Amino acid sequence: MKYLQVKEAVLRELAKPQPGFPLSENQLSQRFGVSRMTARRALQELEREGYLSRQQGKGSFPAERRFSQGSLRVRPFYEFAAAQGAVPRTQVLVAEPRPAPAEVAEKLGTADTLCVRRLRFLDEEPVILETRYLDAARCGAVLEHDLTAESLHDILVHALGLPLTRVWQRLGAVALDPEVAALLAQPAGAPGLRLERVTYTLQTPVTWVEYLMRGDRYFFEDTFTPQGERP
Amino acid sequence: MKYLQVKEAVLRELAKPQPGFPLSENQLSQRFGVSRMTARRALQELEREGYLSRQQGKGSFPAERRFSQGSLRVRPFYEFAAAQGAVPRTQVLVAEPRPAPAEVAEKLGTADTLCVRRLRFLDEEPVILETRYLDAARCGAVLEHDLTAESLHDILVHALGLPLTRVWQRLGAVALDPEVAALLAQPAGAPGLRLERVTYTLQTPVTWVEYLMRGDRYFFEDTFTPQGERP
DNA sequence: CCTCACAAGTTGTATATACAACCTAGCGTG
DNA sequence: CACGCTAGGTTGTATATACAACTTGTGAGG
Repeated sequence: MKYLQVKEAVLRELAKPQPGFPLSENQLSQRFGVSRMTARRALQELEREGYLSRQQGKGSFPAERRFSQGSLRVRPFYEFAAAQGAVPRTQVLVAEPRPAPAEVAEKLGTADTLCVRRLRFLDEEPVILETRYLDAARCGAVLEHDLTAESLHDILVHALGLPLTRVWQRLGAVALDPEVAALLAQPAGAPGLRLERVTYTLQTPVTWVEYLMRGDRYFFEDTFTPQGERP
Repeated sequence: MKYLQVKEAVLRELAKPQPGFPLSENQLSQRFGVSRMTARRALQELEREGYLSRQQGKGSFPAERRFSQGSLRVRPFYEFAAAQGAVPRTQVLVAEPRPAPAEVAEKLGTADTLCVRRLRFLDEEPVILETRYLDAARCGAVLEHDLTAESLHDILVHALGLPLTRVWQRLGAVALDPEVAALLAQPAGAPGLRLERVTYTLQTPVTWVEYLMRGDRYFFEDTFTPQGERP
């Protein structure tokens, strides 16, 4: 595993207070007695892991330390349920053609939509209220499927063959309004997480969805290692 | 760019209802008249992008579609400010040795801690209250730095030379209690985002931090493409 | 029938080579 | 002085080769 040894050497160099840069593939290959392709592989992996930045014609430099504070994975509901060791259930409240409200219609580019509203339980406790609008022209067949099944994602991608190429989403905290609070068995005004999401297939929006989650039951939890794993 | 052509061809194959698998590097190289190394590169990139799963001795297969619902990046405060086009400011409320409360001490493995509490403004509006405990044995020098500067991350990593190797974090929604609400200029009980985080250096926890964010001003927003970019 | 060994096919690692694309510094010429 | 171009260094792409490590099926031998 020569390329691993080169990687480690470069990492040690990187840790020095005054690293000697830029590095080059040829320089490394000579210093460690390996071929250029092997040195190249080491540098490429270090770039992918966020340690180096490489530029054609210039060389390899230490990456701007980004200090991205990490990321929070959004897990599918059934995965979340499994992690909690809880039994999931889905109740369909609405599944019918219904025009989207103005703000949603604007984001979808049409008001000719289907509406699906589902309440999701963990161990018979309501946790998430999902409200979704789908472009009727593209997703008409959705209503023929069993919406108590877990994944609407699956239906869209597999059954309808819509590649989901882009997602926009936004997460915030809100006070649950009385109607929603009642569905989630919470007092009006209780805090909740709100995740809004628009999914695109080939530049055109297909579905808008809002998840309202009970603040006392739903969390996003993650552990990760900044800038890729240490070798 | 032959490897890109091979990638596209494999992606088209992947989209068929009944794809012919497993693929192999030799097979592809013959079919497209390229070298094995070129076919190899195409398959490797498709694996990294989540389309394929490769196993030594067996071959390359379509990946289990994961449908990870994506991830929310947590941006450093000054980056968030820049994105909003707002002027950031930091006010230090507390910066002194202070023992951590029991729940925090348990997570840090010590109660010999420093406490830093900072209020962060966007355009002179309070948005985030940060409460942090640091292992005093490792971070004593922190108090000598200018804590109104933007990044405590930078201080820990650069000035103290602590590699941050692991992060655990959890995000939820809470009702702001009266004391916090007052600091954030919100009515008591208003909804807020709460991000709790423990950062490790080499398996041992170094700092615990809680961010309380105004629900009406702070969001996590992202766009991304599921399973890597389309070529 | 069972078991072991081997062969064939696969990916992983390493090397050598060639040329293309790109960047920069410096030199020459106008 | 200013401009352009060239030379040398860098990464990017592509190929050919060799062997190691792993998986699976098959066939020989007990």
